[in-house]
Amino acid sequence: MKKRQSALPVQESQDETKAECRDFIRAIIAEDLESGKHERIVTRFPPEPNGFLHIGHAKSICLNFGIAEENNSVCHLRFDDTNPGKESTEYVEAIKKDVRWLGYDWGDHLYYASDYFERLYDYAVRLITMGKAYVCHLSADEIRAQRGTLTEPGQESPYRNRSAAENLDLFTRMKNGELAEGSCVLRAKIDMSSPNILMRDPVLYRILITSHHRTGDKWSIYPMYDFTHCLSDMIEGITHSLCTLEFENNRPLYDWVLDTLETPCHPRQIEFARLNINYTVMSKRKLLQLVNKGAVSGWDDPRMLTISGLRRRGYTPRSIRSFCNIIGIGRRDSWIDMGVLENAVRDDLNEHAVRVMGVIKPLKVVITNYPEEASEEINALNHPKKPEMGSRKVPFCRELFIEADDFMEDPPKKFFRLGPGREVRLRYAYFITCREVIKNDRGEIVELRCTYDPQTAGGSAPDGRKVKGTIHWVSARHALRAEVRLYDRLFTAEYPDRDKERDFKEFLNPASLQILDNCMLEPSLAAAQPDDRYQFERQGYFCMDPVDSKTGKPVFNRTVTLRDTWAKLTGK
RNA sequence: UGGGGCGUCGUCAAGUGGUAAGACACAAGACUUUGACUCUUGCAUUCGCAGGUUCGAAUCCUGCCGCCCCAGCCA
Repeated sequence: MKKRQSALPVQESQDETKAECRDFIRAIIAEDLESGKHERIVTRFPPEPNGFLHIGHAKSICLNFGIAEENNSVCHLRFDDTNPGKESTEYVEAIKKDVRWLGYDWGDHLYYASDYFERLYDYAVRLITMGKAYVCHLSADEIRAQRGTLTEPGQESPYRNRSAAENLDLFTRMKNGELAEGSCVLRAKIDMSSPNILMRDPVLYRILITSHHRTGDKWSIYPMYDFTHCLSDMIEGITHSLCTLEFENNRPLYDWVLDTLETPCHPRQIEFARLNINYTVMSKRKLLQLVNKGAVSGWDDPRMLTISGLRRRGYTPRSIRSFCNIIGIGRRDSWIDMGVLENAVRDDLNEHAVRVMGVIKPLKVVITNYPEEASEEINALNHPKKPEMGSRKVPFCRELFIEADDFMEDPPKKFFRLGPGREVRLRYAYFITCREVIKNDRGEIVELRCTYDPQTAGGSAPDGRKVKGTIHWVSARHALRAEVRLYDRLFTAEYPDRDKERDFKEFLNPASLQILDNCMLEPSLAAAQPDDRYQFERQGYFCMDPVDSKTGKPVFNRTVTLRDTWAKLTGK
C-alpha cells in the first residue's frame, strides 16, 4: 500500500520562490564553499543579443541569479556579442529590461564580450607564439571536408605547420582588414583525429567585414564562441559557468584554452538540461521566424513564451520565478507540460488579483419587474478570501448582460445555470427567474425576460431557499465596452519541432487568437491601467493590454482561464 | 557505426548500499454567493531490460536496449 505524506503545514511567504530543494549544481557549489575551494561564488548570465529572451532563458536567469542571491554574491550580466551580423542594441535593451522585470539586479556587473576584444586578441597572439594556433587558408567547404566524420579522423591542414612568425604576420593582417572575408581563419592546433570533433583544430577567429553594434568598424576579425566564452568567464572571475547540455562537447575545448594559456583562474563549466515545453517552440531562431513570417504580432505577442510575451499576456515575475523553481534543474531531456506554467500564474493571481465582473459574450437580460429608471449600487468584494482588499460598488438596473454560455434553452443534467423557468443568483445581487426567451428571425436567442425577487437582495433568500447556480452580470446602462483577446496554444502539435519531415510552422494553430470586440465590463474597470491584472469572476485572469488599449476602449488579454470542471465534464 | 551524456509514477523530480520524498496531472469526497479557491483521501511492492555481488541494491559490477548532443568561418 502506498502512503503519501500530506503537505507540511509550513507557512511560507507568498514571495518565497527560492529553491528549497538543492539541485546537483547547488550541491557542487555548497561543496566548493565548504572545502574552501572558493570563498565566494560568482555566476553569470551570458545571452547573445540576437533576439528576445524566452522562458528557457528565465530558467537560466533564475538559476544563476538565484545562486548568487543565496550566496550573498553577484551574478554578472554579460552580452556574448561576437557575431555582429545578428546582434543589435535593440536586443541588448530588451534583454536588460526583461532581466530587471524578472526581479534580478546585476548591480554594476554589466559586461560585453566585445569589451574584451583587445585582450582576447592578445591571448590569440600568445597562442600563436606558443605554436598552438595557426592561420589557415582553407575555405569553409574545405575545412568541413577535411574535418572528417563521426567515425573517421580529419586531415591536417596544409597550413598547420607554418612558423609562428608567419602566423603572427598573417593574423595581424587579418586584424588590419587587409584580408578578405572568408579568405582565412585562425585555428587552434589541437588534434585532427580527436574523437571529439570540436577538438579537430577549431576555428578561433574569422574575418567579418561587418559593423558591430558597440565597436563599430574597429574590428574586422571576431572571436568565436569557444575562444571567447571561457576567457570572458576567466577575466570576470566567474567560479561556476552554467550552461545547457548541448555545450557539453565544448567543455574539453573550454578547458583546453584556459589550460594552454595557463590563466590565473579556471572557471568550472557545469551543464544542465534546457527547458522544453510542449505545444510550443523554444529556440530564438524559430521564434524569430514566427516574428518575421508575421505568424505573431512581434516578439511580445502574448502567445509567445518570450519574457516580453508573457509579460504582455499578464504573467507576473513572481509566477515565472515560481515556475522555474518548480521544474527543477537536472540533466535529463525533459518536457514540461504547458499546464505547469499556467498553474504557476493561476496560483499567484488567485492570491493577488482583484475580482471583477466582465461579460465576454453578452446576452441581454431584462428584469421585467424592476423599475425602468431605477438603479442601485451593489456591494462586491474585491477578493472573497481577503477582506483587507476591500470592496467596490457595482451598478444594477433593469437591463443587464449575462454570459451567453450561462443560458441554455434545453439544459442538460447538472447544468446549474439559467434556463427557461429556472432560478439562479446574480452574484452579489438578486435571484432571477427566466420567464421568456426572445429570438430573432434566424431563431437566435437575443434576449431573456426575467423577474427578480426583491427579497433576495445581496444574494440570499430569507426563506432559506437555495439556488444551484451563481452567474456574473454587468449593468447594460453602465457597462464599459472592451475588446477581449482569448489565447490558445500557438501550435496544434505537442512537439511541433520534433517532426523531421515537416516544418514546425505547419503546426501553427489557426485558432490561437480569438478577438471578442463587444465585451461588457463593470464600470470600475474604467480606472484600469495598462498591465493591471484582474480576475474576471468565473472566466479567468485578464490583464489590460499596454499596447492596443485606447481611452474608453480598453483591450484585455486573457492570461489564463480558471480551472473549469464543468467544461472538462462536458468535454469542451 | 566514433565520442560525450541521459534513462525513478502520465509529466517533472528527490534519493549516492538499509528497504521509493514532493509537485503537477488524474480519481473520489467535503465546503462553496466564482462549477474558482480551500480541505480530505487515493494514486510506483518498484526504479529501461537481463544477469551478478550482498543479510540487504534505484543505488555496486557485467551485458543489452532506448533517447539526446557533436561533422557552423552560430552561440
